[in-house]
Amino acid sequence: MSKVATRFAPSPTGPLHIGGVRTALFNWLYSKNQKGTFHLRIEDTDKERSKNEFKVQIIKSLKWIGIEHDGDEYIQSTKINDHINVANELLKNGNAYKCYCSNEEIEEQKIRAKQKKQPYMYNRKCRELNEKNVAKDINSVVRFKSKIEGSSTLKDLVQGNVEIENITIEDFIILRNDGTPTYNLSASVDDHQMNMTHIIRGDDHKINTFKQIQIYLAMKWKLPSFAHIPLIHTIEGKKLSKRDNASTLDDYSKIGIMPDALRNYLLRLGWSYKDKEIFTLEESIQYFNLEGIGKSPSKLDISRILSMNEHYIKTIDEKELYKHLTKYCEIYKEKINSDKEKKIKPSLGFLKNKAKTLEDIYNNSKYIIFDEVNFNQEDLKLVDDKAKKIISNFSNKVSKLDNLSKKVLEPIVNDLIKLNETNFKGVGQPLRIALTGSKFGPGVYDIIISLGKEEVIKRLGDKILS
RNA sequence: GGUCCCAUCGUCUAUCGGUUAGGACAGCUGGUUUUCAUCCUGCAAAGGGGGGUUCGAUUCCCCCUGGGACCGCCA
Repeated sequence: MSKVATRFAPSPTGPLHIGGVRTALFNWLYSKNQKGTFHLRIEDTDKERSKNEFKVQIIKSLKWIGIEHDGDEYIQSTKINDHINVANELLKNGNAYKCYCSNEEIEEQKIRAKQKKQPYMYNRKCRELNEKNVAKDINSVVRFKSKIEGSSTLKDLVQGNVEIENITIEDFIILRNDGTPTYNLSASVDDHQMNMTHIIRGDDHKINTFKQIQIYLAMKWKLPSFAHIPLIHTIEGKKLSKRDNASTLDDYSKIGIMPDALRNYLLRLGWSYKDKEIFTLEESIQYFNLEGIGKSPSKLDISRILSMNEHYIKTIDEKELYKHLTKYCEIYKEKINSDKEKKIKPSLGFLKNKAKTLEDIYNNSKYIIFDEVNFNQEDLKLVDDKAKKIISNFSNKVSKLDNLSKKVLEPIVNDLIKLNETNFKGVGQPLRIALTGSKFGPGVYDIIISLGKEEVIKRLGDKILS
């Protein structure tokens, strides 16, 4: 048995979307589980739409989520001559033929088929054409001589045996009239040359697989195994496309989803291992298999992504979390000054409590990050004269303290509660508003300690009291 | 329209002929809590319909229904 080799073959015509990421993930996971290799092939033969920036973006996205390919990326456009050679060979051994039907002719047939509500399929007119009767100056395309009789069975590793009548597959074009190869030719030649053992791709490629298998067979190449995974649907139940919002990786990273969380979510979308929900990277490699892939399409559910992210925020090492946070803020918000690091880092323990995303942590830390308190005007109205008195009183007492801790702060607060004949809220709320600008937020003791004495006194000073 | 695929709580799924159909997310209760949360209790929630096969079907087979994918000189 040869060593397992898989590939992910995106075309760089747009940003990588989440369905593609999952396909890449499954390929990568399977190869790593089998101690094989995973390759990246850039299918950039559509010169009009392929952009280098998308190629860069795709590689970056994969890396972000933890997928790295073995070896150099395989650039399809550099292999076009190989594809053309195979087409010529196919022509020579009678498995392909030149088709001289004009574009207009084909278009007309398509329209007629539509009118009759019949499926269009090329009528194989040129299949048995005598070359000598054709004028030399007419452009031709090359079509593959697809099987007409019998049926073919695809032994799909996910879907089981899929059988179709050969007649339903048309004589597809392998070389355009400008001499360039089309997808099905290029893909099969490349997969063969790259020695791929397992082709794992979306369900939408199933018909292509039947075509590509015929090319393999005609060239007497060793057939790889195929696995077609169900597509990811939108919440409306339609195929996910690049046009859907929240479909690219960037859409998730910009709201503060961490790569491990998304990886874990994607892994469990359409795949399962018993009742296990949380998989470390190592575990996902260890447990991944093709048998665990479900047969039905699954819908993307943002609340699960969020809760998975929340789980990772709560469980990963705080140093790691801080790294993620600073990187996130640097890219999507503003850079956190290093002097703020001293205050945020030790506060992560309570900041992360109320966060589902890195963005939430950022928002929760705003009172530390910004020197100016941004007051919520509604909340500010809650600070009445009595509250101001409490604030100033509290400030005085804090100024006499050497160090801040819950132990020393608690008696002060309790005294104020008694003195003003109020409850904890009566003291805690004005303080929180004065310090953070909002009545919502972390516990007052946490806020006070995280800010430090100097900053607390500054914020409880004239500005709030006037 | 043709070809193919799919079908368990709202969502992701477990079950590989015998279960009170399990878990997770979301939802809703209650408790802890100075707010918002966290955390902990609990509740509700499912095998599309009809035929078979079988002592027994969510599970196997057929039909219907519903959903989806593909049908480019794009990849």
